[in-house]
Amino acid sequence: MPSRRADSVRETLEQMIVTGELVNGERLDEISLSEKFGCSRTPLREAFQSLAASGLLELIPHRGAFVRHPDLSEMIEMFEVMAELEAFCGRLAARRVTQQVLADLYRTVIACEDAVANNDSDRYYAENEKFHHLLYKASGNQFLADQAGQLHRRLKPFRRLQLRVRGRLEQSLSEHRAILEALENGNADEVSLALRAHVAVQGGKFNDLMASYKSFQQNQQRVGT
Amino acid sequence: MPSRRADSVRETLEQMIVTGELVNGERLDEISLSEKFGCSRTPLREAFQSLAASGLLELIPHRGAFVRHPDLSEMIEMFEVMAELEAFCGRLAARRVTQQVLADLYRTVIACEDAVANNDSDRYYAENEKFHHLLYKASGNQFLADQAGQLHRRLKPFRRLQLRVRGRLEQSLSEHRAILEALENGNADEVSLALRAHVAVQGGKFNDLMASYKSFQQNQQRVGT
DNA sequence: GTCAAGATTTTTGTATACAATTATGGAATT
DNA sequence: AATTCCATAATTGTATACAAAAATCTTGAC
Repeated sequence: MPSRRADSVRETLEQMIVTGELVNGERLDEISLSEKFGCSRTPLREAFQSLAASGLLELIPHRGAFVRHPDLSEMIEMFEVMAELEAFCGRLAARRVTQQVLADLYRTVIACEDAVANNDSDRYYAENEKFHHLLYKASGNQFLADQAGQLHRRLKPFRRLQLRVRGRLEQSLSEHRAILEALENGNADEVSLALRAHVAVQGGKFNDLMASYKSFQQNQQRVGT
Repeated sequence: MPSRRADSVRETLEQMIVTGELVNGERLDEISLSEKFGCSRTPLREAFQSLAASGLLELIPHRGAFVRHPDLSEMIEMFEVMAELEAFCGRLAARRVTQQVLADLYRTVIACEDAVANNDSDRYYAENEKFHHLLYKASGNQFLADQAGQLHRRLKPFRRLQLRVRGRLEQSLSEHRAILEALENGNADEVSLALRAHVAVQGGKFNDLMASYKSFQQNQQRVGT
């Protein structure tokens, strides 16, 4: 692995945790990791502090840094909060969104349609992400947008797996359309409800998510050992 | 200042930032701070990383660590999110709260009554904090409770100043009573609405909060220079 | 063979030394 | 006088050395 400077140590580690390359509960050895990164322990330990504050690591004094993945119930809790944050973003956006942003949102829906037509889940994923980030920002509350963005990033691996479920792309797309329409009509309640339903883990989606989660865990085992 | 170990360096710095002892925009000099704390730069810099991840510091490469206080509009944004998180906690708690926790909540209301009677705002503040943390936990969503707790802590200095406003203690107390009653009745909508109104910055509270904020800033000037 | 106590090794936590970068101040130029 | 450039100083970033704590291994008793 190439030599990296401090800022990217954090990013790289975060990536390794989030993708499951680093298994849950694994202790991060400072010496071997610093050799891998081609740096000393100092920048590594600083990255640990940052990641611990974000909840991705648990630091136990005199014991070390341990990878902390959400278990199934915690992941559901996180989706529960995500749904509420997005619903709130939507409620605010219904009042505050501009024509410009509505046009941007519309563009992502078009792009998503194209991605679905070509069964290109990677492209769909990218445009889906754009859609949601535009919405966060459209709330007009920067703090809320940041919080939503952070949680969104933490849920990334699970959401991505979920989109692989058959028919999910089409369903997601039609939900985006409904959300956008409600936004155009300025119907705050409808936007809020549609977004909560879009994000929330409920009904059949629960099983999909559980399957995604297990798949994620298996992937961990394969890569991590 | 006495010599401190790493964990408490973070806590002490957080306290110094949150109380306004460290002024907004102030650069934290690693050398003088390490002398003040009786430690080397290493544990200090690790604390910086942790605080930056929580949004209390901004780290600019090769420039230093700068204290980052919310400005008035950001603070209002934070209260807006806090209100929504608490409302959600309440909605969930209405379904999930136990008799045990209801009894604990009732105790804090009694204690708050006592504090109001004695005009003891410190005591009121402590019991108020208990009330809210019990509620977060009663949501049955640990992740949500943690998020709410974190934001609650960041808003601490502003909330505390607000309680000094005449009549605010009594008003807050009666709102607690209403929230508890709605919880006992299992009325999720009512709990949610009451909590959102309790926390939100709206109507006359906006002016109170703005006054609090200015008072906080003045306090900063006095201590910091 | 099992367990316990102590020595040894390993690992984390902290201090310091050095490197890289930025800020500062003064001289030279216009 | 203002400005630019360069030398110097100050500060951050990183590596390494040392201290403290925990984990491991060895040895001995039962």
